[in-house]
Amino acid sequence: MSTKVKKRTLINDIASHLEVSIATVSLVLNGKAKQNRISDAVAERVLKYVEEVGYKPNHLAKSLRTGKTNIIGLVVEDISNPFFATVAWLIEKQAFERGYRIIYCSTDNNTAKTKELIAMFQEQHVDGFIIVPSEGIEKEVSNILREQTPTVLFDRYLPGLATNYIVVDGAQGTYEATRHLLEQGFANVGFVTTDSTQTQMEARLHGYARALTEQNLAQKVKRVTVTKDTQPIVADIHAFIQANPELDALIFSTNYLSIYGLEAIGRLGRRIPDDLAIISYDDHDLFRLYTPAITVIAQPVESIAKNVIDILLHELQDSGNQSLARPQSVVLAPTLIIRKSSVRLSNA
Amino acid sequence: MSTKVKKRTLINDIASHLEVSIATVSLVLNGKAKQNRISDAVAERVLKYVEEVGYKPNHLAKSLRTGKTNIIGLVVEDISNPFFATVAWLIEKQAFERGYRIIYCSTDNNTAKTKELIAMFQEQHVDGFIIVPSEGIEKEVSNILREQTPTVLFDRYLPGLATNYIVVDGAQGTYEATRHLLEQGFANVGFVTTDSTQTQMEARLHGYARALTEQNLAQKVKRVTVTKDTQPIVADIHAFIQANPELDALIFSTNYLSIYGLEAIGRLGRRIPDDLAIISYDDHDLFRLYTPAITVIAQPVESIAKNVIDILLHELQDSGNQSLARPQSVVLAPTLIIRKSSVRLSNA
DNA sequence: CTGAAAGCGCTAACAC
DNA sequence: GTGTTAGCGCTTTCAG
Repeated sequence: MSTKVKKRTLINDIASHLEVSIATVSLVLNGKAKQNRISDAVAERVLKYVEEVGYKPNHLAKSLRTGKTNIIGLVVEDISNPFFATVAWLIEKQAFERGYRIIYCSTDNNTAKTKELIAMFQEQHVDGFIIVPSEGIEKEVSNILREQTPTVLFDRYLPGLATNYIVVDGAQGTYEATRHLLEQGFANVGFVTTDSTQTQMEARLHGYARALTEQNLAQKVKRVTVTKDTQPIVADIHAFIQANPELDALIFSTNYLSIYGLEAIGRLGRRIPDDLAIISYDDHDLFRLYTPAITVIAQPVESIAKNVIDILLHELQDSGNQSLARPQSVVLAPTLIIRKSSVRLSNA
Repeated sequence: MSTKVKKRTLINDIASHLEVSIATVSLVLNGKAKQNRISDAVAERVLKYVEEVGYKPNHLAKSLRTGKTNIIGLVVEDISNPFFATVAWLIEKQAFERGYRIIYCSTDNNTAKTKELIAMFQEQHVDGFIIVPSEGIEKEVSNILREQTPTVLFDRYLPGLATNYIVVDGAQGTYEATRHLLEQGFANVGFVTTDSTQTQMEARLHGYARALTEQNLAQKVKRVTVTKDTQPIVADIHAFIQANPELDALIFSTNYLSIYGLEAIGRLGRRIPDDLAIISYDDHDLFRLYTPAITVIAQPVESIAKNVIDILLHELQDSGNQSLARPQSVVLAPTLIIRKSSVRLSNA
């Protein structure tokens, strides 16, 4: 009848069973046996018994005591976007190996939600932050910084703020992409981007603009308003293409815009690349698999993840030193992966 | 010079500033002012000051004391899959409104990883679990149950285990889909699924099989091995279609298989639905947007999320009651959304 | 109506 | 080498 609730083993139980003090157990468990001159014999006994009963220290108590949670808060734009999903996954893996856990959330690029998430993570006492900043969160981020919580931004940065950040040189990517299209003989290259003024989007636009300006060519830029509902986006791109029949190539500034773009192009019955060449910023399974395969400006996801976690863990390890050092910023190069969608058939 | 670290406000600071005891503050903050006959005047003063200085109780200390973290662990197969992403998002939203936070992780349908994640969540002392179980984790789940942690499974269940679960009647979905294809005059309907023996996959296969058996028609089933690398999957489906030229319709048991399938079909130059009709289990942006739009068996994501969170929160509220009650199981109906990909042109 | 005080489980001085 | 003990910040009983 008695619904016996299996009680967790406590450090106390270990100590009394082994007839040592709880301090001994704690010290052994935290690898401080040596420096406290605890006999190897005792240390071993402790470890063995702990293993045997599967004792796990209570994280909450430990964190309350030490002030460290070993948890990192990861705030991305949209975890279901393959780019962020991949980076998050890589970060998680590396952090895990070094004893940190990641908890993540999507902001949907919504300022209010981002603020909420940051507040929530602060309440959870995360040791550090990795943030893909949405617009207007300068204040929150500088608050975090003021409280000395190690933080790294990626994908874009906040211009007014001295923070660590890892970004990709989007301007270089779109510049190369545009040049590639021109070299292939496409003369009217358009650019489809979002209405965001975030650094990464602006950079991508600038690369395109520079390549055209260099050749004294006119720009054709479409800024799409991104909404939860996808139909208007497709319609918008559809209208843009229809209104500019002279366009023979199009660069999309982000993977989801390309997907909507492909749909719009399909509806218009334009053939890729014969009627319209296509390049997307960001790689995606679909772009590899599509017929024709889509040329992309690929971001170095492994490198982004590695840099992010390295800088963050470095600060985490240091904390205490007045190593407020100087914030680090890393700019990585993207890679143009040329596939069928941007190559003149006559050249193929 | 002195790098002043902004110290968090503590309940102590509040109490001493207001010249009341910390108990009073705590009681007011936890809405227990009334039942402890604290004067409205005092309660108001406390609330006002708390608001003013932006005091947030330390979660860790609170949890350590109360034994509740107000955190729910959500373990899904792949958070970047739109189906899970949507359900997770809906669950998160509802949980948030009721004072619970969600932390989530992807298992990639990998048993070892699932076990690790469950262990990690247990260490974090989550109050409850929502799990999309991968194969072979019966033991871990029954451990959770034994420790009386409220748990709800969804998408599939573990046959041997008496747990709460929410699933969709996949058999009904594929049965209806198959019938629809037959009614449209497609006579050779194939089925592409994974090599998984999980309940949801088996059910989907059975619905298809039943519809064909009823008509004395032969089944053509392809079981694809799902790997991280997507190319072999596409090749596999490609080979299947090529090896069975008589097929005039295909049902895919899950959204990503359909995507690979579309690619394979594209490579083969088959036209949809003229040469081959298509129905996918699971809806997806892409299926709505594709040309032709893809007929799908859509799962009621809102309803799944609502049921999951309702059952879980109910148990969470109750905990203490010997309301081990009887585990609840809910089976929801999917909806066949007919689009162009499964409709005979002559009928259109 | 309010305050004192006993812990939640763990860590890490510090004393022996 | 090992044990004692003072908290980390909060909740909640119980005495006033």
